[in-house]
Amino acid sequence: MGIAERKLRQKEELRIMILDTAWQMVKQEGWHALSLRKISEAIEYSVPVIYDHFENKEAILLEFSRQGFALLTKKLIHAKEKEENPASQLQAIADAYWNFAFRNKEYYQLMFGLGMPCCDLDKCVPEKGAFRNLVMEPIERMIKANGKKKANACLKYHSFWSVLHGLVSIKMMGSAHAQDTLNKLVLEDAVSGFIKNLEG
Amino acid sequence: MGIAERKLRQKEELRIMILDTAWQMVKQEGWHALSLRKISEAIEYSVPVIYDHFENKEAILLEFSRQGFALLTKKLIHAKEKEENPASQLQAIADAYWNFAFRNKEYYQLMFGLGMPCCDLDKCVPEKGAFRNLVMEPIERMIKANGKKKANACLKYHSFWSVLHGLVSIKMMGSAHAQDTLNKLVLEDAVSGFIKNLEG
DNA sequence: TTACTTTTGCTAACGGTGTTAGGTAAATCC
DNA sequence: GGATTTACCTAACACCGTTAGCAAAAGTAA
Repeated sequence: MGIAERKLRQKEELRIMILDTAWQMVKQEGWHALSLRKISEAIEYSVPVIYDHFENKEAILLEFSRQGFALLTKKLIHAKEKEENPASQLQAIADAYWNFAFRNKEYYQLMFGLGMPCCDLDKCVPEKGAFRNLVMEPIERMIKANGKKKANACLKYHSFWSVLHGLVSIKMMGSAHAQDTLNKLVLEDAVSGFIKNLEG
Repeated sequence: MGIAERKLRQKEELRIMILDTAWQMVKQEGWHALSLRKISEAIEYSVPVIYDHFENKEAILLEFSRQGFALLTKKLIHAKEKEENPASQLQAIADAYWNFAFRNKEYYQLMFGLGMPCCDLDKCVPEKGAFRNLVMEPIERMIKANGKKKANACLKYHSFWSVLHGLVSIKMMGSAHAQDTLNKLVLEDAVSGFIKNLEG
């Protein structure tokens, strides 16, 4: 009885069709523009059939998030394998991570819940400048005091902020169960590392 | 002729009423739950009056984003002023930044476009584990090789990932005009700093 | 006070969204 | 061939942001 199998195959095909269509939309117009009605039109089925394949809209986005993590992992493994000693491996992983993010912006945004009503931060929120000055001033003082001519304050400012924002936003996503004590330690460790690097 | 002034005052009052109501909603149910219709009901005015005070819904969120930056800046200035030498200042700023973020989650999410359809990353996406193992392995090797007993691999993993994510997401928000060359440099600088810190 | 003008705020609609209930017609099974 | 399951659709519900157009109130000037 190949009927059941054929049906399963057809169902799987439709599922893939939904995902392909949805992915095209996300790539072209961003994830907020994704709509079940537009998908249903593109696949030439009515809206409720989508619910036979995905519990809801979020489940479709989640599927992409999963795909994104799978792809990222693949890339990182590949990058790591090319190197032998751990320091180079970390460097390679970092590089691959960066490349993945900007070659697959849609994935990355989906994976980490980026992208919002707020447009460019720079243009809309002048207060950002005050923050920048605030952080840059002590950095510049340290650079001067330690006579590190080649150290770029602007660069260090970005680095400093990134560490902070990265820590915060990763903890915020991970939400509840992440141990509080650990996270404060991570902050201290990262910041003291940054400072040491700026001094020595 | 105090009439014009009274009207201005009343208009300002209504504006504040809108913001207060909206903020309450954001705090209670998150920024996605904010709706003009619910605001209008709460302030006991019809929906279109909101448009006399804000260009659209986004403008309301943007206002909060601005408030958030103002508050953050205030906190950081305060933290910085308490310290004298620049290293301590940076430490204090980092600490205040962290505290601000978690004492004002709603602000922070609004300011940096966090929060999305995706629920907990941990539960939904098992691929995260693979990533973790991947990064942690070379870190552990380095810790062993350098005989740094007190270095915590788990902690360092968090730190490493945070640096990466922070750099990426800040660059992604700032979008277009950020110089590419600078950003790659920031990555290199931050990662090499991390590695140096792990070695020495 | 009356007549005119501006402001204010409303109703109602437009075009969207995700989600679900309920029915019909086709496909499958006995 | 008749019964039953499955596939699929229509239509609705309950929302959403946004805008046009109108009525009533408030202010202005004679």
